[in-house]
Amino acid sequence: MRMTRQEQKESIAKQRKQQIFDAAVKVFSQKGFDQSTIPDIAQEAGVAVGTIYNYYQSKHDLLLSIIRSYIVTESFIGLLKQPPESDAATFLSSLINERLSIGLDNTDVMQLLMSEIRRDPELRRQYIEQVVVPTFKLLEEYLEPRIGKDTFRPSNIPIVVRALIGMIIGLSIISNMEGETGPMRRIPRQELGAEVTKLILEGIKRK
Amino acid sequence: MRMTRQEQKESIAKQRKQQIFDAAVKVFSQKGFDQSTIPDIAQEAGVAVGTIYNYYQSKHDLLLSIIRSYIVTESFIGLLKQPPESDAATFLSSLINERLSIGLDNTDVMQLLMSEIRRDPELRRQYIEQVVVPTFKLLEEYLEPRIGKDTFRPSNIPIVVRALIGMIIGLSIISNMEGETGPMRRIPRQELGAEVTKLILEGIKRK
Amino acid sequence: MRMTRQEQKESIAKQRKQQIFDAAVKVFSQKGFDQSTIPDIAQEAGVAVGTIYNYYQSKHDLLLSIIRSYIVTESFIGLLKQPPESDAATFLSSLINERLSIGLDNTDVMQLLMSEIRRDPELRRQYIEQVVVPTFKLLEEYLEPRIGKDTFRPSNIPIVVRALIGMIIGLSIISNMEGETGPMRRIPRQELGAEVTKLILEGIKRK
Amino acid sequence: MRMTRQEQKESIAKQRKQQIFDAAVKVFSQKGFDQSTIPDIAQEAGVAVGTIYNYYQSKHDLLLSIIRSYIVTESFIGLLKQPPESDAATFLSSLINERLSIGLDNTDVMQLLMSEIRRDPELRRQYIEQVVVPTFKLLEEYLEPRIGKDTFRPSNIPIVVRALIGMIIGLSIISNMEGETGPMRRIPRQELGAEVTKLILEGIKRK
DNA sequence: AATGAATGAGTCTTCATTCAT
DNA sequence: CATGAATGAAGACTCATTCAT
Repeated sequence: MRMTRQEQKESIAKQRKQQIFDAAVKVFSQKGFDQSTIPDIAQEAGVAVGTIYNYYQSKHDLLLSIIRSYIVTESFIGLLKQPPESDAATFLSSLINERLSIGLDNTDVMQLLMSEIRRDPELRRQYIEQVVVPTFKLLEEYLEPRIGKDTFRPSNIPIVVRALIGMIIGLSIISNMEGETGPMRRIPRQELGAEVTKLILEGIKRK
Repeated sequence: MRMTRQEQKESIAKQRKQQIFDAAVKVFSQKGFDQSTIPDIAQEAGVAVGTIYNYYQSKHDLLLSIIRSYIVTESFIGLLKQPPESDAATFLSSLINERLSIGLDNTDVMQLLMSEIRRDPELRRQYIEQVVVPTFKLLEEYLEPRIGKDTFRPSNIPIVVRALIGMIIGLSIISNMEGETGPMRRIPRQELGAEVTKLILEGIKRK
Repeated sequence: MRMTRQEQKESIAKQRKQQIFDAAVKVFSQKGFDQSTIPDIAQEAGVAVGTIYNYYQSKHDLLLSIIRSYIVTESFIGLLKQPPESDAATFLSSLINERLSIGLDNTDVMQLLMSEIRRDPELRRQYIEQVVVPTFKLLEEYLEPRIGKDTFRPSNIPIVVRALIGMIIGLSIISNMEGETGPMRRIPRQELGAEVTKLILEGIKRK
Repeated sequence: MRMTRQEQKESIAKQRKQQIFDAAVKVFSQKGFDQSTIPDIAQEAGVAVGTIYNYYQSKHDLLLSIIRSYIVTESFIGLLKQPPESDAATFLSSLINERLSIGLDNTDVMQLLMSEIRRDPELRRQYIEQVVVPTFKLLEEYLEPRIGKDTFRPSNIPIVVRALIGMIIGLSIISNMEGETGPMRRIPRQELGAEVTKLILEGIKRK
């Protein structure tokens, strides 16, 4: 099955754009946005400076593309999976595992995102609207009906939700800071998720 | 008791240096390091551009001063002076309250620090050596002997420690992101600390 | 009568070249040389960027082509073919009408030419040699023998000639500056020519 | 009489600004706006590139300053001298002499102005409003009451006015084009003015 | 001969740093 | 010591030109 000429071209263009995208992710993550130069990215991507501008309007546009793609990915993975009516432990466990995986596998981009979100109000608005609010809402709606019933003890839901998500964010930062040899990277991912889930569900106190 | 001429001079110099330091903290925190300019800082401090260079070698040196002072502050306050003989709930509660307060009151500087630490390996080494490792160590040493006894259930101590600290870091970030109107800022600090402590100690599951 | 294959090709090529030429005239006139880009011209001409370089060596070459063609056009039309035997009023009137028409219909190209001529000495030399000098000479030669006779009063011929041509140039510029709604465009062309001719011949003073 | 420290500084700053201004006039006039580079201007002014930006916001701002100053100058010289109730010949003569002087002494700036006005609509609006309209109005108001009386023969005033101003503009362009050796520069300014005035008043026809 | 993506030299502009006053 | 104008290196971005398809 052959591609038409047109399709070939588009395919190459897509590859090239991805190539630049990947290079930018790498460079931005390592040096931060401001410290990264377009020549840096061009070199990393193996293209000329001008070529980058054939695919992205500006350095800032390149940053936005990265962050947006990441936002979209996050939302998709996180939200399109509607909460199955599984039991509390399973649901929380899978949610924690999943978010933790995203966080740990993308520490660089995540921190890039956190940095840049701080100084671009529009980006922050978008991120909050598209990622933060839905995530919090999903969790709050899950916990709400189960509080006071058998499942969960009474608690301040918004705080608990933020503590849970915050823990995942913080773990990703610590993992990134400690690097390859830190304890977070040496533990099997599954075990890590289980431990964290257990902490959230049962706390550390002996019953 | 008068100051000698010499002492007066030094006192004024110290004030001036502090003045610039404070201005830099403010400006760096708001705009980030790269987006801040020396004229910005000079204006904020109410001095001339050239004056800054009488007290700091370079813009980067000014950043280092801030981060180092923050590192020193962090490593000496509260946590390390905590009498580890108090009972578990009290110890953890005060630790959480204190770190959370630091985090919430200094989100900007904290995030500045996180950003800059990422791209300066030497700074990262210092921070890890002087803040991260001692903090984790202290907590680990606190938990270790109490695990398996009455106080705490068996668990993976390094993970629990990182989850706890990570939670505090993450909560600061979320609080900063949601801004003045977010739930984190509307709850009394004390209540927030209590809720988080309870979460860590008992989890969310109904017993 | 058919064209040979060869002739067809050449005919197409000629068309293509003209197409690009026309587009360039339009774009250069509107935006000025420096502000015009090759992609602009390509789009206007409905061809690809690369195609332009099959017909013109460079952007500058394209500009030269336009200006040269304009110079050639100017030096061959009307004025130089005018039978200088007609009576003074007729001769001057037709000259003014014709030059004025050229000026008013091509203000953009004329001003493009004026701009570019200023910074390209070689071009200026050409223009002066091929257009300016012959025009002035023709007029001077026309006026010379009639001065002091019945037709014209004694006057400084070079100045008068330059004032006449200058007036036409200046009127074009003013017309262009005032735009569609200015007085110059609302008056019938013929009336305009008549008025100007009368001014030159008789001045504004009441006899 | 001494200057205060403050006054000295301001005086130096003014000089410096003028120095850059003059250099820009020279460079823009020679090469045109787009072909001139900031390093060109800096070199001509004998300052560093960055210094220019201490006095002007941008290259475009520098252009605007030049053009505006020229517009203001023109308006002042031309308009603040109210038309004295002198006789027609004297009035026209002085007006022509004056405008012609401005045109001939500033051919470079004038053509720069003409070029740039074409592509900056806002600038054009300003120029028309502040220079063109007042000038035309002044002349029209002068001619109006004298038409049909003894002084001037009936004519289309707007056209005559534009022809007169156009002639001056055109003469300045021709003078610039022909350069130092052209006839316009070799004739005493006074004689030139007289000849042009006579042409306007009496035309070239023998009575 | 037509195409248009790739190229990189050339510009404007910023801003950390210096230094004469 | 304080000042702030001058400096010029460095970086984002544009666009004429090339060349593989």
